Amino acid sequence: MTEVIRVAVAGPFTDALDYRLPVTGPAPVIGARVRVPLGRRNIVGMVTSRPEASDLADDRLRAVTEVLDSAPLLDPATIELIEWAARYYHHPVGEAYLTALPARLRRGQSATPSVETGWRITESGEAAQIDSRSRRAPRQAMLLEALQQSKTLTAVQLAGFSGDARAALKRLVEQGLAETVTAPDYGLLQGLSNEPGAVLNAEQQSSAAAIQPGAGHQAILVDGVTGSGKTEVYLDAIERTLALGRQTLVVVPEIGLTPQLVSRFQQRLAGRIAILHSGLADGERLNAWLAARAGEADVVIGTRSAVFAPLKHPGLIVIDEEHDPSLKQQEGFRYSARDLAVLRGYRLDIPVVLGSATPSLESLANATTGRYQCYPLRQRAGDARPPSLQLLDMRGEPTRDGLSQPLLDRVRGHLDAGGQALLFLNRRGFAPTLICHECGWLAECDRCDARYTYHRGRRRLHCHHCDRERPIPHHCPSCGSVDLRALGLGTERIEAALTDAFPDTPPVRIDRDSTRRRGSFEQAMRQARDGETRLILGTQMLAKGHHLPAVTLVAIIDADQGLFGADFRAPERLAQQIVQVAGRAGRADRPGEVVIQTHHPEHPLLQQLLHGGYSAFARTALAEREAAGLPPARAMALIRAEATARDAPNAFLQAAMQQTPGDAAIERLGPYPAPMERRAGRHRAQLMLLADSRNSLQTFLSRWLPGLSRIPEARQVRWSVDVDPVEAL
DNA sequence: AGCACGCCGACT
DNA sequence: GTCGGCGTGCTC
Repeated sequence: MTEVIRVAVAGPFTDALDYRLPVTGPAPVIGARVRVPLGRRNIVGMVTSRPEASDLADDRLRAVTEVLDSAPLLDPATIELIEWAARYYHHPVGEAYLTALPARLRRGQSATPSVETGWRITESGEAAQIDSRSRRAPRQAMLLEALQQSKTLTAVQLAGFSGDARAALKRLVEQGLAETVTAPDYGLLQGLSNEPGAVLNAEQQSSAAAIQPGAGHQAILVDGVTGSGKTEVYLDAIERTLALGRQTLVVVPEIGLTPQLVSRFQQRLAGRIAILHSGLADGERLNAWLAARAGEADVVIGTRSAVFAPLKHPGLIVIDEEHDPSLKQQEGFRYSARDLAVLRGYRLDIPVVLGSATPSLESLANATTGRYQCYPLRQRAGDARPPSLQLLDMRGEPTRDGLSQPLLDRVRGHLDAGGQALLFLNRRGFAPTLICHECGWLAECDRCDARYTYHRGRRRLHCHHCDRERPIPHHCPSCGSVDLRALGLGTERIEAALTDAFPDTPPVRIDRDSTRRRGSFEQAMRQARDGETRLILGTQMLAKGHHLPAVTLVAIIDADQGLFGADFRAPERLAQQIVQVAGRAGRADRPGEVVIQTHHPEHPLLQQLLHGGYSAFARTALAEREAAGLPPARAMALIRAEATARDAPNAFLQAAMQQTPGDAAIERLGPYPAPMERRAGRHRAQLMLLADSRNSLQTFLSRWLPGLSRIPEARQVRWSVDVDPVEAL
């Protein structure tokens, strides 16, 4: 009987592949990486199990060529999480493992952290006389003295000495007075703990007290309005977790992981902090990951994929801004870091804290059923009053570049009163459309069912869906007229209009275009925070997390685009955006004012928000989802298909629909064209599945999906599954 | 996903 | 006569 190991490798394999043990040397352990032959390649894989036997005939098994790790890289709990995620999201298991590993480990590089060289004094160094060498070798004398005092020197300390200290130390080492020592350097931030925790108010206290590190699993939703001090509650719980000698994993949206957040954690906590995000160099990322795994990091702050980071002593998981769509991966392995974090906390029997000022309807539903404990934080720090919301009825109102006179008057008023105004428009560029005034021709992308956005600064037309760019035509290609006009609003246009209207108060624009340069986002936010700029304008980049205490007026320039979105989540997104942006105002002693320009002031969503705030909106929205049989009331999955050939996606999905198991409890919709039917030259269609429970949906998918790749039409399309989609588009 | 094989068009 | 286009199929 051949001894078999199962190895997860990258590729379209639902399950891991079977291999024989390496010809020589010890057998690899579960959780270790190996190099295995696949076709004519030799690739890195992860040992996932040690089955009794293989389903495959002996002569089809190939042998592991190299064992890359002598000890497991991943512990059993992390392996189980990855395996569970691959099954739940119906994604090839090898890719799930790859997602969990830093790039260097994916490539088979060694799982060792950077090393720092230091120097230590020897016994003879202790005894050596300093005076005797101070004339001939003053630098050596100086270093010897330093070593006699502090016993060790690090490379960082060495940089503080003048001249070639390294060469002098080398001489000391040669004389046997010092020796080099190496230590792993995980690149961690040392918590300074030089800021006492803020005194918690009653609400914060009760939510913090509910979090009980060390007392088993619990899921706690901290539903805290902006400025209510959610972070203080996290920090309090993290401190107590630290005191138990356990680690905390903090998962944040990509944009939420800012230097300010990190520095706040560092100032406040005593432990060592590892940062895990996509902007890190491969080496830094590996170091941070290894530090989490080794238990060297007490707190691990990371974006989505950090949910898979192995932890030696897990004690607490925090998910900040749990409503944020970026916590769900939008391509390939479409996992939800939030949902996996909750599962992970359950499996590890540790608390999970979810925080948001605008909780997802999913989490609110879980709070209603009692799966999550819910702690509202309604009180704002320093007794700042909540901002007052007002609608500006735009019907019949003359506008100049989208800004109504009442809005301009408000802005003027706040500026005159020494306040700051923040204007929000979730559309970058100058205008979303370029139109010929003579014949009505529209500048349309030839690869997408979309119009080009006119970017005046870059002097280009840019398709935001496929990234295609082209120069601005001088005349209409249809009728030859030179009267081409920008139609609609973008941030660039608002910027120009503001510059005109308030020539003494130049605005700062914050969107993806204006912050392309590294550090420019931070710089713009700093300018805004310091009051250097008093007119701030931008897209949803503004809505995320940054404190702008001097802002007294927030204006939503166009609420209408979100009111009638195709996606059933569009209202939820709009409400979250409005509330998040509104949260920037009225944080200090001055009460904030929020105005929303709309042509639909009677719209129930806006009325709900106005009179009952986000929680009233959410209650209504939840009831509507319930009535419509949509998530979170029911479980959803999408099958997407795309191809360059117009009819291929539909043909495939049609065939897939035919093969659907006869389960009456599963509602099947489609195939129907995706809302933007053609994108980047590909035609897109989809199927929607709805079930009363995640379980029955899973059973259905598990029976159905494996057969789909055998459908002949499948070869003409790229298709994928999205379980719990956040964009049902 | 990668990497073969395989069967048809424009080149030394 | 070959070089190479991308359709088709397989990898434990």
